[in-house]
Amino acid sequence: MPELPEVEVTRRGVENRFLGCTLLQCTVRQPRLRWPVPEQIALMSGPLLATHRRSKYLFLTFEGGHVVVHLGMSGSLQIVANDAPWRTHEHVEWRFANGSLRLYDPRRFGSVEFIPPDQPWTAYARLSHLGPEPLTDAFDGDVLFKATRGRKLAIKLFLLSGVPVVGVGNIYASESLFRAGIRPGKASARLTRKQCHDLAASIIGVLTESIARGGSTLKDFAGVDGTLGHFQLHTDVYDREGLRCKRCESGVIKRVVQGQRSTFYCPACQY
DNA sequence: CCATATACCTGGCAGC
DNA sequence: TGCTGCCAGGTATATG
Repeated sequence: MPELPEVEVTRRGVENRFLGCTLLQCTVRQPRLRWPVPEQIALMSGPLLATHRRSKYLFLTFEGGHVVVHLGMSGSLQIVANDAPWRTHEHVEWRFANGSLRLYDPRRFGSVEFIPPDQPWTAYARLSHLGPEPLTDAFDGDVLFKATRGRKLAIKLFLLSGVPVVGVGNIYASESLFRAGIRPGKASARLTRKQCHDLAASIIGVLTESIARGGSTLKDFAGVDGTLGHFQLHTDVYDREGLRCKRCESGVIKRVVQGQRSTFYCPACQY
């Protein structure tokens, strides 16, 4: 479920609850995730010193090193009472005095990896070829315009590649292109400078609003069952095949397949 | 280098 | 009810 907003909301939830708290024990129940969970993960202890996010990767820093969590397609981090019974698909637990954080991931496309304490979290190898963060100065319409020059790949697929910008997954790619009025199948290099500015603004807007909604949702949820990263998904175009376009009200939303994945758009108001 | 296909894994759902 | 096939919010890797 996780695109950038879900991961960011999860990070904030973890930080609010556990920053500065002492990790009492880490239990790895199922080490076979996307990659094998390294032995060092279970040896971690001491206070949670910091949390970070880059793209869809979440970093938890302890004295003994950094824990890198990726939620894959179906992962989430949830806060449960200490000694709560294990549910199926709960693979890793970090136990603190004030509650336990658990990685729940039915499909096991998620991962938990380790970075030694003498390295900065930014040295994580999987970050090396990623594009700019969308919610920083490193990304804007000019950056997107330059990145798209010479690229024949459909803009929707290019966004998903993580090259022009990171954190835009399958849902928000459709949502951003809808908001910017751009066809998902359009060759990247054929976007005008203005379209790149519109698209960059749309990406930033869509992600920012989703974080805000998730943050408010999180507040409600956290008091009830402690669940992190739950969203009431709100979309203008994603998963609305056959429904009337919310913007032009004349088009009917189409679903097409690009790169073996679903894309949604309005044929009447996206060009 | 670029573009495309495939693999990993489990569960929910529509249709028969 | 139970089966089958399709779909699911990610990304590393292999192949043209």
